[in-house]
Order: sequence, then C-alpha cells, then structure tokens
Amino acid sequence: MAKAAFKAEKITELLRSKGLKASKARLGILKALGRAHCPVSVEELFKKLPSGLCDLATLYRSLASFEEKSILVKIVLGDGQSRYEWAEQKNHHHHVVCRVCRKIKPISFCGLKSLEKQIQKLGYSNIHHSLEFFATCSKCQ
Amino acid sequence: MAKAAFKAEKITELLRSKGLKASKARLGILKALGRAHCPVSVEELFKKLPSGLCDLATLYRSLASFEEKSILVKIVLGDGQSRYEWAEQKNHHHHVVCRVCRKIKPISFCGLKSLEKQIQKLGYSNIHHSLEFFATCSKCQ
DNA sequence: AAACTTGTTGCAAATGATTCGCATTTAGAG
DNA sequence: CTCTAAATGCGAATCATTTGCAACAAGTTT
Repeated sequence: MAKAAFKAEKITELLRSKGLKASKARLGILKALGRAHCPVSVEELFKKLPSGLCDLATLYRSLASFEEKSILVKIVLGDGQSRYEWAEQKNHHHHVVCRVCRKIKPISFCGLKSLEKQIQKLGYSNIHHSLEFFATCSKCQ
Repeated sequence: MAKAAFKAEKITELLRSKGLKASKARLGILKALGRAHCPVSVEELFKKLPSGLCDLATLYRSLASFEEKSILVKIVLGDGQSRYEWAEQKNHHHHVVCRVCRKIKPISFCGLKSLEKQIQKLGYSNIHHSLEFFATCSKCQ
C-alpha cells in the first residue's frame, strides 16, 4: 500500500549495470529523487537527503556520474541552477518559464521522436533533449 | 559589395522602440553580434567588441536588458556559460551537444509552431524556446 | 544649447553555484 | 580476508555572473 518506494535492490542493480559502485550515498540520492516528474534542483535534492548522508560535493559528483551514464538528465533553465530528472521517464514533458516571474509550468509533450531519429542517423547515440519555452505569463504582461 | 554591416541607425531605432537608450556600448554590442547564426557566448562576444568599448559588467547588463526586451534570446547548454542569439531569426535552428566531447553541431529545424500556439492559448506572450539535444557522437561512443 | 532627469557605465568587490586537491574510507573483486 | 580502484569529506579554489555606488551620458525640456 502507499506508493512503493524505490527498492534499494533495483537501484543497486541499475548502478552496477552502468559500472558504478552502489555506495550508500548514491542509493540515497537516487532514492530521494524518487518519482519526481519535474526536474529537481541540486539544492532541493540536497535538502531531501537524509541529513548527513553525504557532502554537497559528493552530490555534485554523483549527479555528474549519473548524467554521464545516462541515468539522469541535466536540465538547465538559465537561472543559474542545474536540475536533474530521470533519463527514462514515461511521462516525458517540458516546461514554459515566464521570462519575468520565472515561474515554471509543465506542458504536455509533442513528438520529437522523428527528429531524434534523424540525429541518430548522423551517428549519435544515447540521445536525450531539453525543450524549454520562455515567455511572459498573463500576470506579467 | 561585401555583406552590409548592421546600420547603427537601424539598431538605434530598435533599441528606442523597446524603451532602451541607444548608448555607444549597446550599439557596439549588437553590431558585434552581427549576423551570427549560432549562439555566441558572452566571452566570445566580449572579444569581438572593439577593445575598450565597454566593461564586461556592462556587457552582462546589456545582454540581460536585451533578453528582457526580447531582442535576444539566452541559450544555456549546461556547460556553465550563457550564449545569446537574435530573437528574430529567419534561419531558426537547434543543436546537438555531445555529452562527452561537448562539441556542438547545428541541426535543421522542425515545426514547433503548433506547440507555441497552444502555449499562447494558456495566456503567454512573447514566446521563444530552446530545444537542445544531448547525445554521444560517433567518435565518443 | 544649457540645464535637467534618469538610465547607463566603470570599477572593484561580492556572490553563489560548481569543482578540485588530497588524505581517508569503502565497495566489491579475487 | 586482502587488496585496489573508486568514492567520499572537507576545505579551499574557480569561474561566470551580479551588485553597490559614484561618475557619466542620452534624450528631453526649457
């Protein structure tokens, strides 16, 4: 009952399959990221961690490894902070950022698969993308 | 003959129409950006400026104003540097960034106009977007 | 064209996210 | 259980970007 937390076992398996050691810090980080459907900033994620789990530097290093191994995707919205989300997401979507108040809203996804295929033909693999809209919201006109 | 440089007069007009003063620094910055079809980093742009034209802080401040007024668009690719390009571009396109070597390649554009229309219906105006692909290039497999 | 008002700029110092060096610890292979 | 490479903590260092403030210049008003 309640939504099942990510199993440590599953995460361990995932990490090892990518050639990364399943340390306590890494398990905790991925567990804390949980099922987030929106990109989570490093700071937010750090707060979510069991206190004392790991150093902020370790969090940064882990996130970098996760991105390199395509476990997570890094999202940059231009506000000086990096955000991360799972690379494999059922519910893949994007955002509109108001140029003035910086509020972020999710929008539903439209097919970019065909473009990805074209890129694949160019010899690229492991393709992910980031599509962000910047606009002025109605309140900020 | 040769491609006509942007006319100072035109730029002055543009700036004033947006409520910005047409200072020497701003004219020079927009002139230096020229017809760039790829996003230009702040550092690159600073080097292009006639030496001593303005301080780096002024460049940052100007770019921020230009973005706020939708003269330029800010592009972030996650490498810790901001890039800018003209908001109005005939030749609108996007990029693939190799996750490993960070080399950036332009790719041709596919229609996102319909998505922008949907967003417009949500009450947003002045809509721009950034679509970037991250992948591993053939050399870096 | 001199005076005025307000936005702009230069300079130097501050910020803040992210990275790095290095000694210590830990995961997991053998 | 031992061993080795990988991972971590801590503090210091980076580096792009921002800010405070006094001096200046753009464009408007007499």
